[in-house]
Amino acid sequence: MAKETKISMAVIRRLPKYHRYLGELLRKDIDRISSKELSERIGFTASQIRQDLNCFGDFGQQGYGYNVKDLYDQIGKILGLDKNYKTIIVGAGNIGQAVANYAKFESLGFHLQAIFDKNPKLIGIKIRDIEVKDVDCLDTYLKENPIDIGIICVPKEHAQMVADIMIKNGIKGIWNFAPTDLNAPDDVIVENVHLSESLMILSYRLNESELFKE
Amino acid sequence: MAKETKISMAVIRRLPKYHRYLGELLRKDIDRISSKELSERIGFTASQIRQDLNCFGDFGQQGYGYNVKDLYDQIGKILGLDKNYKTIIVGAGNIGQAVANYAKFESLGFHLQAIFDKNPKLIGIKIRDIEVKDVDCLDTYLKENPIDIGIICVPKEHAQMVADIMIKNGIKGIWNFAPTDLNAPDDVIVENVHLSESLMILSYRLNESELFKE
DNA sequence: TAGATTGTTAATCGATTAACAATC
DNA sequence: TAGATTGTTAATCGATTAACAATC
Repeated sequence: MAKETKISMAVIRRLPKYHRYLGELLRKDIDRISSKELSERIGFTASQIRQDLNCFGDFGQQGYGYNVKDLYDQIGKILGLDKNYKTIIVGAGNIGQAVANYAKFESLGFHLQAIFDKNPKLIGIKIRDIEVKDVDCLDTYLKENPIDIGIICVPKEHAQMVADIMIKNGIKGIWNFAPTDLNAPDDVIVENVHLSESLMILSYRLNESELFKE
Repeated sequence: MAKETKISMAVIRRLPKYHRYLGELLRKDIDRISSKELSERIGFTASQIRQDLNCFGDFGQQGYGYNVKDLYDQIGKILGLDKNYKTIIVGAGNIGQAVANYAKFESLGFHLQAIFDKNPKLIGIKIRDIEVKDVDCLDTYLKENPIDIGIICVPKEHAQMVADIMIKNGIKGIWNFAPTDLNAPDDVIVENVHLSESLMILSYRLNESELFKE
């Protein structure tokens, strides 16, 4: 199925959007779609859609288009959504709790195993039936329980330290909400969610367009 | 200061990172930096850094480099961080509360004026001394209180409806946390934070690298 | 002045769009 | 079969990198 050439990040970033739109079509009981129709809904050019999908295989059929269910499943597979991942959250503050309670999370195959914090007020409380553990136990916990993905929701000052413990214990991916860049070896994937960067871009665009006058 | 040509999105997306790294240098009392040194820290090429900065003006000095404080301030200004924005949050669930409590928020000039929800259990509670109002009052509230930025933290089913009320009442920017694309006229800036897309990209990269074996 | 480093132009690389033959 | 639409190649467009003259 997969072709040999390396897929560009530009393509990868569009995959979740394809997945989301195809999911919507599926719920609307639409069972086939052409690149042209999809283009009109999703806002990419039809040419780009065909080009993107062809990175991964021949999913379409000339004269017909794409089967929605098939394509949805294929893209889900490409994204690794057919797998299950054991995850932990470190940092049970606002963002940590929001992520823990984020419903879609489980349905995508990410299974929350444990939550850690260093605040005594948070240690022991339950979030989604999971008791918050002392972060001092993180290292020991990881040694006993292999975890795939670590989610970092601690302040930036402690983020690298937490990452180091995760990396040392064989974590494969880090979802980082701390507003800092983490050092990690090439075989550990780091994906950042930098909220303040997103907010700054909103602010920039607001001013650029001269819509905003104080 | 500003040049005439339209700045590409690729450049804009890098601005917050420049701002962050320059802020760190500033805190370390480093007062000058060359594109080469910055390149080593930030991970962009020196050439790209000079190219990027030159979109906005001549901030550097041949033979010297860039003044950290000056450049930090200039980029802050370009990003519109010297302004103040009146904001509201609609949706006081986990993400809404996390955003409301997000400390950096205020320091960047985003001032939270009100929070809305439709859940009777949430209406009336206080978050950061702000009482959660009934979302039914949103339209009236906006008519009486001009707001610059609306933050949408409601489920995707209600996101467009909330956006429409905001747009009708002259909101200029929307920071959208709902996992859906919003329809908005060109003069309303929409910036999305799609957490599940970020998670899917992590998942993709994990599988691509073949690091993940179930 | 000599050395350093920018600003900027030109060269390269990569991503998007257009076009169309292949084929269902 | 005729019409539709893909897969794919070629053309265009844009972004990044390299090079170097300008200049502090």
